[in-house]
Amino acid sequence: MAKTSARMPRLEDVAERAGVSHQTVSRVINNHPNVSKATRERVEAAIAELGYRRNTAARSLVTRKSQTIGVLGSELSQYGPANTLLGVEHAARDAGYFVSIAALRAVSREAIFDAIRHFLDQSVDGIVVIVPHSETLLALEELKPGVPVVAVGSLGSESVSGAMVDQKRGAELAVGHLIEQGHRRIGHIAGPQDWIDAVARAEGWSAALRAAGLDDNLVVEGDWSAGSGYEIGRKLAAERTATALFVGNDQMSLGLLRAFSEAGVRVPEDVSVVGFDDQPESGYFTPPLTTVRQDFEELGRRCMDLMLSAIEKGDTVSTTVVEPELVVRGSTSAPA
Amino acid sequence: MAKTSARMPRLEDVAERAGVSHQTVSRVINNHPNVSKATRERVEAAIAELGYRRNTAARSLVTRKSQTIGVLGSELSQYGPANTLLGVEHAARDAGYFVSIAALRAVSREAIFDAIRHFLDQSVDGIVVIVPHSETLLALEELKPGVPVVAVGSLGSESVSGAMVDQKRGAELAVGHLIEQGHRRIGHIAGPQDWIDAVARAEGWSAALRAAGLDDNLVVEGDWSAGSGYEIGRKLAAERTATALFVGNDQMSLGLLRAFSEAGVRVPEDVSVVGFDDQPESGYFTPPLTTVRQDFEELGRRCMDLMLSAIEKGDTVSTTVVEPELVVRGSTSAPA
DNA sequence: GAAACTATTGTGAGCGCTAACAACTTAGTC
DNA sequence: GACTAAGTTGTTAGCGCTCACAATAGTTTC
Repeated sequence: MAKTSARMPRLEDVAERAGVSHQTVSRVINNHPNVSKATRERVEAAIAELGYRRNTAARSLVTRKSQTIGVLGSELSQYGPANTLLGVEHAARDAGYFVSIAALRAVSREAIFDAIRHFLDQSVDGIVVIVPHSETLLALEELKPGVPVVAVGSLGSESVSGAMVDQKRGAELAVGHLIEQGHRRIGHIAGPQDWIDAVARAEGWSAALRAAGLDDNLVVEGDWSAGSGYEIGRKLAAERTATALFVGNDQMSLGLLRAFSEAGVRVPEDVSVVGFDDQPESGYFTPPLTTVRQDFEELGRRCMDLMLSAIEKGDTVSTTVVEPELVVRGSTSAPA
Repeated sequence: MAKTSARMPRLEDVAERAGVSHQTVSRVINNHPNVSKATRERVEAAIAELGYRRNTAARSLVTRKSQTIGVLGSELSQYGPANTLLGVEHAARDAGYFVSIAALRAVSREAIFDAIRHFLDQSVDGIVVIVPHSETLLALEELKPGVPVVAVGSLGSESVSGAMVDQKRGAELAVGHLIEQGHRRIGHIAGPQDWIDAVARAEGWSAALRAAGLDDNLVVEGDWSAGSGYEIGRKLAAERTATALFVGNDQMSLGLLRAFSEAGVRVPEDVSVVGFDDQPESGYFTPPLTTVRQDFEELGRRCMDLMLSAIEKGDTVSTTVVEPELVVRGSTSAPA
């Protein structure tokens, strides 16, 4: 594949072949308007014949742009973040951008600063942040990298654009469904409260209950993992305070289901369970999980829309919200 | 964060401040041996004072290296590939490399070529490929990008290095465990046979059975998804030909478990089940899944080791193999 | 038909860095 | 003490591209 013996052709070589100046070739490449049709065609032919490809380093050196988007993420192997990343990557590559990633091992101010510096060294044109901790937003606010920043999973801030799935709405859908089924004591297994999404879901749960005149005092906090769902499930199986549970994500739901199964608590006959995310496996839990679907790919795409209009049109900070969707399966029914 | 009003400092600025030539500063940055200790310290002080950072584009323009590793992947949101990616990213960043990604929407020669071109445009120093289809290796073999290539999940080929978890060995561990428990009719639910791993696992299964003098005629092919595991499970529940099943991955196992549960087939009492991967959730299936653990992070790290020695020491094509590990949980027992 | 535009093309400089070489210092050798 | 070797520093020339500007050709206007 090219790059073999002979030097890669450069602008000058194309120019010579087409009988024009290097600057004219540059104009053709960059779609400048003032190039005659005949010349453009001649240049394009020369480009094709020589297999010319623009040298990004040289371009980057002079323009101080790199056609690269940096994606900063943590928990990148989890279903949600991984799919958001994919959405961003696809949208970015379609728009002709490279995608550089930095995965945070631990979320700390220092680690975030490091990663941002890493990106700035690379002269990225923009940074997408998939770090769902509230702390992150503060760090970004303080840092002001000098390039557009889009935070996925938050509404952003004064200096940072945001793209998010409406978590609160999702929680309301879930709780609304349980209320409709006739449940009155609806508990919540929350995610870690330093996660923006976890807080929003808890708020949505609470808001929906209060709007219906119900109590919102049954909350336990997990850590997103199936293991924590299992531990909590064992306790709840013993107590039996609620007839329905809204769980912060599908993985905790899995652990919960397992604990209930061990303890002889039947789902949905004894307790209804609703999850959040709709991972591909959730339809095959025992029983299949009623849950709230988030379209992460769409989220990633929206995120790049924001980014591109910030980079290319110089748009300022803005926000986009993706609607979640309730998926009803076998883990919910009317209370006994 | 820097990059504000005033121009970023460059080599020349540091040189002036330290009272040396720009070339001496360059030597300090690149750790050339022949710089006196006093000068080096003076230069380092100047670098710190000015907050100097090397311009990668300029460096890249002259060296034709970019300190960037391209990672080409498909199915990047799946547990295995996602974690391999993380392993590669960590190892790469630790070694001072940037990581650029390209996610394939569909695996085709043309898409692979496109992605490789995309990376070459960026002058990547090496390409890591996480595309577990046999076809991919052929495309790479044909392409010869001109930079080192490491294929994850294969033994590589003449021109491509390989880093893999020993799939065949993993299958043998799984099947060995079932045989030890006393099973004699052990079926296999294979992954799609255009995946290298799927083939290797099937071979391991087959080899272990034949070594024990048992039949290897009970195979069905799924597509890795929980859905396909479910469909297959429904059929197998009706037929009841095997007393134990070695399933190609954990997701299909989940679907299988679900189908068995619906059909009243008890696991492990009626049928034992072993999965592959050991995803974080697998210990919370009903019942908890016996499975084969793959250390994807380690795999990613090994992969970067190969890459770095190819780039820096000019090592030729080689191979590394990571050992899998059997994790015994509740889904296996002696046959009735 | 000269002035005043507009569309098209070319020229020169320089982005910030490294590689190759030149030059100077200091020490080591006989 | 002249001659070499080794260590240290400086000088020059690009890498391939875009930007600002200059130059030319073609078109309109009164």
